[in-house]
Amino acid sequence: MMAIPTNTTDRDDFQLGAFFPYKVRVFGTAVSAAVSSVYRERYGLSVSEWRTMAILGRNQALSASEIVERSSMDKVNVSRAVQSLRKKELLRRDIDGEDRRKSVLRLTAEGLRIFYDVIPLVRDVEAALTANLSEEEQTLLMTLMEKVQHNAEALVGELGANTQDNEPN
Amino acid sequence: MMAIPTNTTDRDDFQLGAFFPYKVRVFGTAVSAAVSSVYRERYGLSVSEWRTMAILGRNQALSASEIVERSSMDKVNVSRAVQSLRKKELLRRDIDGEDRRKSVLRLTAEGLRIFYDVIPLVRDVEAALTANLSEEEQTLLMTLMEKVQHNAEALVGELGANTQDNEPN
DNA sequence: GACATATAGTTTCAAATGATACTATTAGAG
DNA sequence: CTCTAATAGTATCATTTGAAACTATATGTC
Repeated sequence: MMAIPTNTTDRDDFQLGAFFPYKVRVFGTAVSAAVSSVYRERYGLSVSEWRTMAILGRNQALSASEIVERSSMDKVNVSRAVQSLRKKELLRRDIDGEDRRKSVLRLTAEGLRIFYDVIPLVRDVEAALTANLSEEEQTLLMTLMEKVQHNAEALVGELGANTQDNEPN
Repeated sequence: MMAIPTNTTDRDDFQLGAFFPYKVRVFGTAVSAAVSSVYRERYGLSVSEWRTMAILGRNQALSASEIVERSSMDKVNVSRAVQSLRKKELLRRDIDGEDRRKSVLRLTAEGLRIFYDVIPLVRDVEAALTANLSEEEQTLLMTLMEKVQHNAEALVGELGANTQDNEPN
């Protein structure tokens, strides 16, 4: 099945198409495009907006930094998503009485309605993406992705001691 | 291991952290960051530039559209990468004698040197990413990603009959 | 209570990406 | 040959993303 293992450090052997990170990116882009088209085309939502809504949909009221913790977005992205969702009146922001730096974010009735509209649509896409995988394969894929993700995060942590606050995305 | 299967269409059950496309994106972002930091921080190369170099490194001379075919980038991205690589004098562009619309692109000696420098670095990252996976797990992961990717491309093809030229990325 | 530091969130600037429209050249139909 | 359509690549504009600096509030130390 595998070719005869030539010296893997041979520089002339480098094939982009067989390069693992490249394949990951192409895979991720394809999946991304499939899902985001649903909420983007029909509701004009960006990924950050969708994520923010998804988190607020379950947890009625959260501060921006609590969304950061739950969304693997950085605070700048969350701030921007909150702004645009407010503009669309899908989200309401109040100020925390205890700590006036903190915001108290909630979906509006309209925001919640749209969120509930979107859920079955993205669930359908999710199901279609993994339709030809068995249950075992699905969980295995998740597990393997998580393992590699942890490796990647550890690597970035080692090399980039220049980051400051959140995960790199 | 799995929780009792409640009704999966229950709208209040939606958890972003368990949503497959979300996990894919977080995974992809982490992998991306790990690899691209290598060629970005040390050589100031963007993803498009790196891909372009990787393809030209193997195939001495290609036109821009041949790079498009091999890189899953669209022609706009390739055009931009070519421009910036030319500016850095890592790539040389001639015009095809047969068909004067076509370019003939090659890495310069300096471009090739950098490419050869980068290869072992990205190979190290690649190895580190999958260090704790067995051979079987690695090939399985690849296979599963490919399957899902095909599903995703089919989905986008169905919905988006508005695309025109290349793959969505 | 004044001062240094940390935290919450926003603004700003630069780089990257996507979609569309455009120019130049070639190929094909008549 | 001439006109139309296709192809190769570029330019333009809007959106997205990331890094870093900035503002406002709160916390801890003395």
